[in-house]
Amino acid sequence: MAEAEFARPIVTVDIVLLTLHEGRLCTALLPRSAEPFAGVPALIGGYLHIDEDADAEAAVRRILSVKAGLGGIFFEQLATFASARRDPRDWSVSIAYFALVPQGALEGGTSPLELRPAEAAGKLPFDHNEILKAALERLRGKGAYSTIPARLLPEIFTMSELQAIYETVMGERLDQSAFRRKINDLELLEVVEGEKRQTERARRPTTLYRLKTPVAVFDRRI
Amino acid sequence: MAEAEFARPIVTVDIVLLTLHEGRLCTALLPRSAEPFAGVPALIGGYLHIDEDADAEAAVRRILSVKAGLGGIFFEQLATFASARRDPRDWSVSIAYFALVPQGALEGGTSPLELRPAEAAGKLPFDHNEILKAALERLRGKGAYSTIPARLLPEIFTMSELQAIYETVMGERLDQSAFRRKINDLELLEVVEGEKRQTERARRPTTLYRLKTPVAVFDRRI
DNA sequence: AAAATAGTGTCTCTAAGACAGTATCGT
DNA sequence: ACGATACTGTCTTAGAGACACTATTTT
Repeated sequence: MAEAEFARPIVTVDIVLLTLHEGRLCTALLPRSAEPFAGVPALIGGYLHIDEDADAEAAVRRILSVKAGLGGIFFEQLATFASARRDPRDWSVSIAYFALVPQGALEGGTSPLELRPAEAAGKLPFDHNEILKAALERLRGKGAYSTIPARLLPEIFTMSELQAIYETVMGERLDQSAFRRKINDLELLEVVEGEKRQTERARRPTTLYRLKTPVAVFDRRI
Repeated sequence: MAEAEFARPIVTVDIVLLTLHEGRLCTALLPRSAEPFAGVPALIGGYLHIDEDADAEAAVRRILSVKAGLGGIFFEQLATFASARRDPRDWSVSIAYFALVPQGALEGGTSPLELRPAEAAGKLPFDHNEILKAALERLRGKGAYSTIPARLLPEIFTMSELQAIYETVMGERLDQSAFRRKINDLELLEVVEGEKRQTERARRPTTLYRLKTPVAVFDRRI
């Protein structure tokens, strides 16, 4: 071929794992197992294994499974960060993903994951602060036009819980009446038989819902 | 380090260059200079040069300049296509970009670029059809909420030209009155002194406009 | 005056926001 | 009955679509 083979950069996959913890949107970080920045909490990531991973999504699944013990999680490609400066080892490409796990799914067990408020995650190694920022922007931006935020809830949820999730993600209060109207108009949910009673205080039982499709994107703004 | 060095994949950059030609949205293709698929028209792309490119955007600028003779063009990262199967040579990562060039900017000269209707570009090598499809979806999706389609026009344009561009991009007719109202409400444009007279037939002269900012994203739908 | 495109006014309808009101439970 | 949350109804307003109308030029 006319064009010779060129030196290849490092290629990794990094995952911004977001969840809800104590009512706040949080990122899961993992202490790095190797240099550089060994021991420092960072985004969940790892090398692409070209002999093992069929594609980048397979690498994401492998890394989530091996490093965080997680499976069956919603994730989506975010963007790719590629430059000579982002990694002290070499020219480096990070294919970044963002993933959402239901509230409480990370609690219990002896997971090495550390949860930090997404807005105040502190200084992270590499360009991970920038990647985190991009993930939050994506969630905010796409959140208003899709059911992606619902992926932060368990499969079955109440309308109030759904509203609370959107409020947390968007960072603004929403009117209850308008919210329900929109959700109903868009026909995103189906009713689950059975009722939920809040445990905390006495009150009226609530209808339970489930998403009709894993993720729906629409034209109207929530 | 605990994690050994891993074999690295090929990393390339591919650019979906879109422009308007004879009233249709077209992609610019370039015959491949090397195997595989030597001579076959494909997306404009090339290896990342880690000794030369500071980051992926620098690679895009270099490739657009060297292979297509273009500079100062609008482009934006699209997505990354990474798998073991997409390139017969090896496990391969393509960081894909989409770029818009003003109508007519490619005409004249002896450019090796071939323009094909974006909707009917024919069979392309690798997964380039899939990349092209993603670029069109992005342009359609983001187009309705941003001034990105205006990047298919020269710097100075008329309201009618702008409307025609949005109509072509979105693939639907827009009401003239509503269009002007929205564009004015959003305060995206500034008036350029001087008038344009259509050359073709006698008619009223037109106000000329220019974008206030290179790209504006808004909340309303055009 | 006619042709042609530029640009405006207005009516209707849908959806959003605000907010008050009603419903159904436990205690 | 009261507290608490679930859920509904209605008023007002902003923006979208449809469409008719006016404006300014060359021929």
